[in-house]
Amino acid sequence: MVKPEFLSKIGIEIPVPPSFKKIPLDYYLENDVVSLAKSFIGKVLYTQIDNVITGGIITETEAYRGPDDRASHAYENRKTQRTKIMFNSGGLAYVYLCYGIHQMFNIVSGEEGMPHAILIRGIYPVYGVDSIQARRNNINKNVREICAGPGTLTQGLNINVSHTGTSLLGDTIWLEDHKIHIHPNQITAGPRIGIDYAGDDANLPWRFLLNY
DNA sequence: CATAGGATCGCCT
DNA sequence: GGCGATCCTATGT
Repeated sequence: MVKPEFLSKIGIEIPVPPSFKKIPLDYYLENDVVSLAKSFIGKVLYTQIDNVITGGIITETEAYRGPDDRASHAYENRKTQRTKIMFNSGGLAYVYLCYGIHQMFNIVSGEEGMPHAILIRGIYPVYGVDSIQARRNNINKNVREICAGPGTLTQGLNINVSHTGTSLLGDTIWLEDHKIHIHPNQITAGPRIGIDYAGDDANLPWRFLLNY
């Protein structure tokens, strides 16, 4: 039983198998996407893809607040083939291709018509770690580094753009609350990454990071 | 139809 | 810390 330092601090051991008790739909309908993004820190994200279950504790998120956030794909309610999924009510996956290479996994949130999304930027693998590592080309890194980045976590969990629209209440991609206690001072808020084009909105402290 | 650029990563120095 | 990879999306003619 592996018990890394930070997991000891928060009182759990890996592996953390899925309970299949999914975070309920109501949770995703919250219109305050910034506090919702913060609340995802410490929740456990699982996928069951190609008959393999893998999962990890969410360690990093960013909020993208639909219409009034210049960094959002849906700024000024811009509705295109790519972004239309964001206008649904919360609880769906929005996955898009970035830099031609990386699949970025977002959680659509808010009520219908509010195009909010939360980018999941990092997880700490806690279930199916061998499979995760194999999908990451057996990269030789500490567990906490294997999926520390938005493109690397989708690779590790086998999420790709075809999962756009997948309901997070099904058995493909879902979140569970394992009651991992995160103290408020264990979360750092800061500016979001890679959005220099967003003007003043680039300075908003809407990135949340678990310190461990 | 043509074009620019991106919510990144890994490898190189 | 610098840079190339790689391709889809959005926008404009």
